[in-house]
Parts: sequence; structure tokens; C-alpha cells
Amino acid sequence: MDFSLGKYYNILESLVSIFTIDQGEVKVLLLRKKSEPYRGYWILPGGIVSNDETIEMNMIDSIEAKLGLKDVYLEQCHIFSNLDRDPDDRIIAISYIGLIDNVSALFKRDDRDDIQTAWFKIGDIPKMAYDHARILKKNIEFLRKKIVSSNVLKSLFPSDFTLPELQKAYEQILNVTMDRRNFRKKFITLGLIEDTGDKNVGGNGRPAKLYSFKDEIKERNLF
Amino acid sequence: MDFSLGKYYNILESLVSIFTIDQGEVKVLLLRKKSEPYRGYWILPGGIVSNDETIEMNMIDSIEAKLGLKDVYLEQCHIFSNLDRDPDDRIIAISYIGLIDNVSALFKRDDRDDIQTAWFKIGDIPKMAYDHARILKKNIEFLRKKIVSSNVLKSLFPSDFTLPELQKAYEQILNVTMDRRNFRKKFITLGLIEDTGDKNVGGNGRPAKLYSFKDEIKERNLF
DNA sequence: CCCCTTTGTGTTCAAAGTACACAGATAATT
DNA sequence: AATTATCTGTGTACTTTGAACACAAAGGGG
Repeated sequence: MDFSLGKYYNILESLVSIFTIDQGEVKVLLLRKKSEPYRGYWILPGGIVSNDETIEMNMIDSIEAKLGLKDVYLEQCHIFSNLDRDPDDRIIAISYIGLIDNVSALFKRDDRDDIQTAWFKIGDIPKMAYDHARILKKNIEFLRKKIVSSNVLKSLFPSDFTLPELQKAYEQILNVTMDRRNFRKKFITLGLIEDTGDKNVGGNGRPAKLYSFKDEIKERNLF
Repeated sequence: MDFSLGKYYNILESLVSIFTIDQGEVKVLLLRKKSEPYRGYWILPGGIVSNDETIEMNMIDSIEAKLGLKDVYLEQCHIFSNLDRDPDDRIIAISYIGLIDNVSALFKRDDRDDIQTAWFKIGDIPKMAYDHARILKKNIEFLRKKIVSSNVLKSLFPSDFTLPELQKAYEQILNVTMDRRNFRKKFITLGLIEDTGDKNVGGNGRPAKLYSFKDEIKERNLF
């Protein structure tokens, strides 16, 4: 194959939907475009992939450089190669989901002149540029499948958490309501979490027990 | 972003694991390398993606041009961007699974001088070039997840089929054995298939009833 | 001390999954 | 024509899992 032909040169961008839990709400991190086209619209963070790095490396570097975030749990989601997804250039997008706990999320860099960021509730997404709304939708759909077939939400709750917190996360992402007793029974009988012995103090009402995930993230049907 | 910089030019290849049922066996279509490096080793079919086509278009065209196969059911699986996956060039691979029924598979083009193909049982894969063994493994893993969460095997059995045939396909892909009565009950009570009224004649033993899938392919937990 | 809020807990019923054995239909054999 | 070999079709009891459901306990605030 003769790669000197320009037709085989493709531009690739990585795009990521980074989710976290902020005060009980599942949120996704978006960037605001400050220049045309789509000025003022929101986009998914990402970067252009160089040919001397893996897509994962690019993703990790982009997230750290632009957002200051480290240790984001990443999973590949989907590739979008429609010819019309950017009016100016032909760019292939590789989308990821990213999960980060609320403590690590605090280390997000302050907005620079050229970068404005915000966390949005996943049920309340603003106007997005290009086809990013579609990509985000696909990513949320992917996350939905993921949380019922693995304990991936460990990434949102790495340290101690309460069962109501975990349940709320599931409910928001799956867009359902669940019975507290059945939810609790599920997680405990599956042996996925363990009681730390501590309690959550300071909140309203009876203090909740604190749990932590026992195992590493792996595939396993939960629901 | 200044795309005139060469570092943003990436080479992309599409690679596909095409599965079919051949005399009750689940098989995958491989190509034999006729030149160095890896001469004599086997590879997944695919093509280099141009910047004026989608990856899906490239996949479909490659399959038809090199193999003569049409109407292969395709699903995106995974991207491999390791820097060391090809010793000579930096090529990013986008892998697909493809499903084709045994009748359509018969229209596979005869081997040309430069292309030698063969169907291999998925439990009996030959020596493969580059990282294609790893990619194929991932694709089979993907297929495994897919057949328990959707009726995607409809693509292997588009017209009439018998329940033992379908069961054998599941058993081979999942690498398990199942109870005939429970398997039958499952598919019938799920309402996924319907009795055509015909019977399979000519085989050994009691003729099996012929069924066909009622619905289009869609997500739905089966097992 | 009482009220408000939120968490923790057990049982009953329904549904789905699992295990299991024998009779029916055809082709091949005698 | 009868027998045998091979493969398919079928129902039931048991176990496990999922779903529905209400009240007591712990803490904070007035």
C-alpha cells in the first residue's frame, strides 16, 4: 500500500464525556466554544491525535492539559466517521466515556481565557456544537449499558459512600426509580461492597452506613 | 488547529471478523498473507480508509472488492492504536464483527492470485500476523456479549432454521452446553421466533421444525 | 421533648431459571 | 416389513431470583 497518497491521511480527534457525582447529581463536563463556528455552543473535551501517540495517550494528555484532571477512568465507546460531521474538515471522532470521583474532580483547573468549562446534569444538556449532542447521547447510552453489566461506578465512588448515594447515581443514569430494600439486598448479596463500620454524619436524618467497593472493576451482570 | 502539520496525519485500517455457520460450525473468514512480512500467516480482511469515505463505507467496499460478499451485517467493535502493532507503519485499526448467513457466504469470490481465503472454526484459529490474533479474540469476545444481549444471530439464520442449529451456534460461541428443552422454551416464550409450519427433511433422525426470527435485530437480554 | 427527615430492615408473592427422561419421526439396516 | 439408530419434541417439579410492600431507628432542629 502506498501511503504517500494524501487520500489515506485522516484527521482523528478524541472526544470524552467525563462524568462525576456532584452533590448527588450525575454531571458531565463540557467546554464552551469561544470562536466561530458555533461560538457559545458547548462541546465535548478532546484533542487531535498525533501519529506518535495512542488514542488513549492523547485522551489522557488532553484531559490533563486542558482540564487539569488526572486519573480519569476511561473506556472507548464509539467512532463517528460521517463525512459531514464538521463542515470545514473531515475529522473522525473517537469517543470515550470518562469517570472521575467528586474529590478528584475538585482539582479541575480554573478556566483559562480560551477555555470555559461547566458541569451539566445529564438530564439537562445545553446546546451543543457539531454532532456533539449525538455523541454525548451515545456515550450516555453506553454508560447506561456499562453500569448494569459491571461495577464501573466504583470510579465515581472510590472511597466511602452510602447506599442511597449509589442508588441515586443508578437511578439518574438509568432514569428509573428503585426500591431501597431491593437495591441494598442486590449489592450486598452480590458481595460487591463492604460495610466500613463508619457512618455518614452531619446530614439530615438518620446517618447512613458507609460502604466501599471490594473488587476491582470487572464485567458482571448486576441488573 | 493547523492540520498542515504532518504529525496529525493518521493511517487507518478497517479490519473485520466475518462469521458464518458452515455445516453447524461457527467459522470466521481469514486471508493468507502472500508476501513478507508474516508471509504464510493469516490476517483479518480489511482496507485502508480514505478521507473521503466513512469507515463503514470502506468496510463494505473492502468486503465486496476482496471477498465478493454483500449484505454482511456489521457492528463496530474496538480501536487498536498501539504504536507497535505494525513494525513498519503506524496504522490505527478499527475492528468490526461481520455476520453473514451460510447461503450468502457461498457467493464468496474464488481466491485470486493475490488473495487466499479460508473459513476457520472459531475454536481452531491458525497462526496470525501482526496483532490480528488479539483483535480476533476481542471480536469474538464482543460477539459473545452481543448474542446474549440481542437477537443478532438472526443475521446468521435469516431464513428458516431449526432450533438445534440455533442452539449449536450459541453453544459454540459461548463455549457452553445448554439443555434443549430450556433453550427452546426460552426462545419461544421470548416471542423471538415463529414456527414456519415446515420441517427440515433429509437429515438423520426425526425432522426438526423450521423457525424464523420474527423481529428485526435489536437489543434485548436473552440470557 | 417533639417533629422532621432520611436511613435500615424482612417477608410474601410472582417470575424466571434449572434439572431432568421418555416418546415420536425419519433414514438406514436387516 | 420389521428393527435399529439417530435426532427431535415435549412437561413438570424444584430452586433461585426479582418485585412489591410498611414501619422502626437515628440523628438534627426547633
